[in-house]
Amino acid sequence: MSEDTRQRILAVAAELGYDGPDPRARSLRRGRSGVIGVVLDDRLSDAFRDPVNVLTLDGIAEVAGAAGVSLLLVRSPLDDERGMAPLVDAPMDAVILIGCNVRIDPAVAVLRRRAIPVVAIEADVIEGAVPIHLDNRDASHRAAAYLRELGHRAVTVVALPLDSSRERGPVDAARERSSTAFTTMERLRGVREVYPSAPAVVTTGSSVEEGRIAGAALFAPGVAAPTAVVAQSDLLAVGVISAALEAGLRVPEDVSVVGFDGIHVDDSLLHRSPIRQLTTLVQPFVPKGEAAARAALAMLEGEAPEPASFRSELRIGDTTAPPRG
Amino acid sequence: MSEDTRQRILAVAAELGYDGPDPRARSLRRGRSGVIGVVLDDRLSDAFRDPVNVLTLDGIAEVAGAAGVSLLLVRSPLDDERGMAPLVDAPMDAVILIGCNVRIDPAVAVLRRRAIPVVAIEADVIEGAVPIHLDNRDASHRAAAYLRELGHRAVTVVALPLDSSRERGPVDAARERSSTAFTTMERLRGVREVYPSAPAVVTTGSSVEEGRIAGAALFAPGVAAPTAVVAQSDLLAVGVISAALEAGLRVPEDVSVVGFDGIHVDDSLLHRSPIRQLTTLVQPFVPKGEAAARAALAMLEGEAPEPASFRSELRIGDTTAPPRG
DNA sequence: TTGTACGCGTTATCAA
DNA sequence: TTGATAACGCGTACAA
Repeated sequence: MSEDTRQRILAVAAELGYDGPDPRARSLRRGRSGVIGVVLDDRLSDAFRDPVNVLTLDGIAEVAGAAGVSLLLVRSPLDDERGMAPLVDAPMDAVILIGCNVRIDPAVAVLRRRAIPVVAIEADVIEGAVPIHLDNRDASHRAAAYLRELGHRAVTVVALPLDSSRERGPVDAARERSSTAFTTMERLRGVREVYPSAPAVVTTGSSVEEGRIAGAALFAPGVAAPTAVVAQSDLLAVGVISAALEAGLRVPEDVSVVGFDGIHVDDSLLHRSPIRQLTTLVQPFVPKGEAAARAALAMLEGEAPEPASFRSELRIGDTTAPPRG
Repeated sequence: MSEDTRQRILAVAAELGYDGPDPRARSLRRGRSGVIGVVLDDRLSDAFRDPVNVLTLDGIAEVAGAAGVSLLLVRSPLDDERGMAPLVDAPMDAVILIGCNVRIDPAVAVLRRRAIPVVAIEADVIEGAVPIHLDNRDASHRAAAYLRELGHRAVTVVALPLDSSRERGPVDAARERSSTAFTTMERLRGVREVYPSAPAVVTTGSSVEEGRIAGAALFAPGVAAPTAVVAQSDLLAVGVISAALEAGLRVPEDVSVVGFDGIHVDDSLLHRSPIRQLTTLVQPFVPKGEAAARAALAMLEGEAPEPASFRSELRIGDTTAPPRG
C-alpha cells in the first residue's frame, strides 16, 4: 500500500484507540489459537510438587516455546460430567496428556470430533491419540530381575494410585481389574513377571509422605517384612526408606529398596544415613516431553505425527544388596 | 421449550455431528476465555527449574483451579517488538506477572488499553497494575544488619540479573542506574542501607551453577575475599558455599553466607559439609501466589482488586557466624 | 414457545 | 493497490 494511505490508516486507528487485532476474534476466524493444552492428572498445585511432571513440562515447554506456542495448564477432567468443562471450554489447538490415570475417554472423544490432535504420554492405547511410550513394564521387569539375582524372595510393591478414587491399602484382584491407571499397572505387571505373587500396596499419590505411610505399615512390628521393596516412584522410595530407618532397619542390609524415575532426590532423612544414591530406573523425562510437543506441533501442521518410545535405565545405587542370611 | 422440540433438536444436532459450543466462538461472543495468563521471565524450561517460580505457580494454581480458570504460561516478551506476539496474541482474561525483570511496559500498555487486568508480583510500580508486594528491601536490610551485628565488615552481594542482557560481572554505578530488575535492585538497596559501599557481582540467573561461578571469582587466590556474602537467592547461596568449600574455606568459620527465599535446598556438596540449614530470608511463596490469583479473579468480576504485601522472615541457620579474628 | 436476524472482530476473497 | 463483502459460531434480543 502507499505510504500515504498507510499513514492515514494509522492515524485513524490511533484516534479510535485501536490496539491491534483481538486474539479472540483472530482465533475464531483462523481456527487457531496458538495454544497447546497440557492435561495433568492432579490438582495443579499437587502436580507442581512432583518433579516428574515438572521435568516433563520442561521438555514440552522447550519445544513449544521455540515454536511460539503457549502452554495451557488444565486439570484432568473429573469423572463428573461438569468437570469436563475446562477441557472443553478452553481454546486449544492440540492437547498433551501427561500421566493420566483417570479414564478420560469421554473427554478425548470430544476432542477427536473437534479434530483437536491428542498426544498421550504413557497412556493406554487411546483411539486417535498419538502415543509417547515408556518401557514401564520391561523396566520394572529388569529391576525385579535384579532383585532376584541378589537373592530376594519376599518382595512387595508400593504402587502409585490405581484409579481416581485413590484409596490407600493393599491391592487385591478386584481392584487390579478395575484399575484405570495404565502406568501403575504396567509397572506392577513388570514386577509380577518375575515375582508372580508379589503383594502390592497402593498409595494416594507420588510423594515422600505417602511412601512413608506405606513403609510404616510394611515394617510394623509383628508383621513379616519384605526383604525388598519395589517403589513405583523415587518419591515413594524415599518415603519407604525413611520408614525403614525409623523402624530400626538398615538399608540396604535389612531391606533393599528400588525406585522409579531417576529424579534428583532430596531428603534430609536420607542424608543422616550413609545412603548416597537410590537404586532406580532412570527415565528420560525431558526428551519424552520434547517428543510429545513435537508430535503435537506436527499434527497442527497437518503432518504425520511421530509416535515415540523411550527406555529407562536401571541405575544401581546403594539402596540394594543381597538379603540377610 | 417442549420436550418434543428438545428431542428434535438433539437428534438433528447429533446427526450433524455437533460437539457442543466452540470455545473460540464462545469466547469471542462473551468476551471471556476462562484463562489467566502467567508471564514468566525466563524461558519456560528455565523457569521450571527455579523453585521460586514453581512455588508461586503453586499458589496461583490453587486459587485459579478452584475458580475453574486455566493457566496460560507465557514467556515474558523480549525487547524485540515481534517477541511481544505471544503475549498479545494469546486469549487471556487477566495477566499475572511473576518476577519480571525485563521492562515490559509496552506490553502492559497494550493490555491496559484492552482492559485486561494486570497483577504484578514484586514489580516496580506499574501504572494500572495491581501490585503484590514483598519486603525485598527491608528484608535484605535486616539480613545485612544481622551480619553487621556479627561483626562483618567486608560484605559482597551476589546479585540476580540486573536486566535482560544478563551479563555476568561486577556491578558498577552505570549498570546499576540502567537496571530494569526491580527485585534485584531492592534487595541490593537493602544491603547498601547497612553497607553503603558493599561491592556486588551480578549473575545471569538464579542457579547453583551461577552461584558457584560468582563464588569462584570471589574466593580466587590473590583476591581479598569478603568475610560474608549476601546471595540474592538460595540457589545462588548454595553455589557460593560450594565454591567456598572448593577453595578450601570453611563455612561459616571463614566466610558467612546468607541466602534469600527459604526454599527446600538440596545439594550434595552441602551434605558433605556439616552445614544443615542455610541462613536465609524465608518468603511466603504460596500465599503470595494465592493473593495474586485472587486479585486477578476479583478484577475479572469487576470488583476492586486487593493489593497485598508480604513479609520475609530471617531464619538463622548455620552458614553465618562472626568473622575470624 | 419458537423462529429469525444481528453483531462480536477478524481474515479471505473478489471486484474495481 | 484499494475497497467492499462474506463468513467463522455463538449469544441475545426481538418478533411472530
